[in-house]
Amino acid sequence: MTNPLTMKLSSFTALTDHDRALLDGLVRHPVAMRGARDIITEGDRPERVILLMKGWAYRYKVLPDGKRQIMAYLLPGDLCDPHVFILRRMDHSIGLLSDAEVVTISKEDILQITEASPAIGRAFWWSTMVDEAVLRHWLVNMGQRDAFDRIAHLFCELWERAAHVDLVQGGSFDLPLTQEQLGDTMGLTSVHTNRVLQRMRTEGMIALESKRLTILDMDAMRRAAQFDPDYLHLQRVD
Amino acid sequence: MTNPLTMKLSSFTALTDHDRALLDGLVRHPVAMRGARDIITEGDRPERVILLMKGWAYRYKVLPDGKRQIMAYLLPGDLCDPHVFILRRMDHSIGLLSDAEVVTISKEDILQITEASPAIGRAFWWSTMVDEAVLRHWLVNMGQRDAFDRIAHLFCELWERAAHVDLVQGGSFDLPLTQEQLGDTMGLTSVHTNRVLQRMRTEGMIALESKRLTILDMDAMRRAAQFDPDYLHLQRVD
DNA sequence: CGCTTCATTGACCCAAATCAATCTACGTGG
DNA sequence: CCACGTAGATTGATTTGGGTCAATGAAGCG
Repeated sequence: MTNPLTMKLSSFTALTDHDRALLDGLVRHPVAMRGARDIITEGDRPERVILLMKGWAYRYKVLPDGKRQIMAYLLPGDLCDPHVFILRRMDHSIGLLSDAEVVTISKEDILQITEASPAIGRAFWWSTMVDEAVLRHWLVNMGQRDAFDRIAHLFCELWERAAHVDLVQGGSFDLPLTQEQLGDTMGLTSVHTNRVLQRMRTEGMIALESKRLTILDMDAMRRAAQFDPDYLHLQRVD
Repeated sequence: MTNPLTMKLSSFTALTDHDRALLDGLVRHPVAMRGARDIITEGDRPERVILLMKGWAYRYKVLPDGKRQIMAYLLPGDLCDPHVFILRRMDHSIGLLSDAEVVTISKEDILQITEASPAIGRAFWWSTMVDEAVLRHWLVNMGQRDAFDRIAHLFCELWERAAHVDLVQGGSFDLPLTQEQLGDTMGLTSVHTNRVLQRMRTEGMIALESKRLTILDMDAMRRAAQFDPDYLHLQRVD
């Protein structure tokens, strides 16, 4: 019954039992949170890092003119804001998409543990590199694919990640997003997002109802997205 | 006469003289490289990390259908591919944009030095977090701004970064990019990129000739881009 | 000097935005 | 249990930023 952070970091680099015990020691006192609300707001100077244990969260930025860009989705095991170490103040916000459970860890504890174990320090570093790789793929997605293929790519990614943390059951998973949020993720309006989803339905690629997504034709989906899951680094890479 | 890597890492976290000496020890035998060629190609499995000492490089990915997305520009002091630690094989390429000078460092040396000094390990981690922050801003740029504002934002960023490594002289700096590369950075065609540049010229915002960019009206530029340089973390954040 | 890459400009087209209704599901108060 | 209010989903009509296609200039270079 390891905690999801330890599991995630172990997948990046070999950790000793002692390392794992140290990590487990950080993850205490989970707190349940209700509904859809911000857990960190742009401008904050958090003293603790938030680890998501259950539920979905998303990272987003709102521009002065009100436009919003969603930059990441966070699943159990993800650290919401390791950036507290380098950001004077948060330059974006993080909100919950569902009921959730979180653990907070003080900056000092993180620094201390990386001091005590270079392997853990490395694992954190590598985890950040994976996040960066994901962002690079999102950038490619935004820059070079049309609306349909873009959404297909996101669906493939979320599917893989959800499956990795056992959130896919019976060929479908909860996707607690409105079409407006989906649009803000892909740089599209909600109207156009809706039309793309309609087309995916018509073409028999997906079923999506009451926030639950089924990918009916994964081949077609991956083909449209030119999807290759390697960049997610969900497998052990020893 | 510190090397640019040591300078960069020192700007993220306090390093002891001993740490600096260790880092300086890594940076030996610079190699001059000519012209515009790839230094790492998608599919490679590099054993050494490349540190850019002089010149410009760029990170890019080519899709099966030939579309290209440029994902980053690299300046002196930047590590081209710390990702070798997590990527089985490179999932993108890196090319030079100018004559350059590079130093290569073996993976083992990097691991060893982070083992020997947690502060250096942390500095590498933080450097990766800064790269990630930059990518997040690129994503916002692509998703929410129109062509004009997008290019304005890129120009602001490159200006800041070039200035930081003393590449801005007399109010202008070398920008060794073709309009096609600029377009592939912003998800635009070279034709449309050209029209945007023409407009910036007409409006007296820039002068751009023989690959040298002058920003004539920095206020207008920053306003269009809604530019806030904080995310680049070019100042010491102790 | 001839080649080739890059920049520029015009004419036309299309994917996605915008504007504007509806329609639907769901939570709330009475 | 029902009326109502509201957020979200849907659909149609229209506009537009940026793409596509095609030609012509300019500039760097062996």
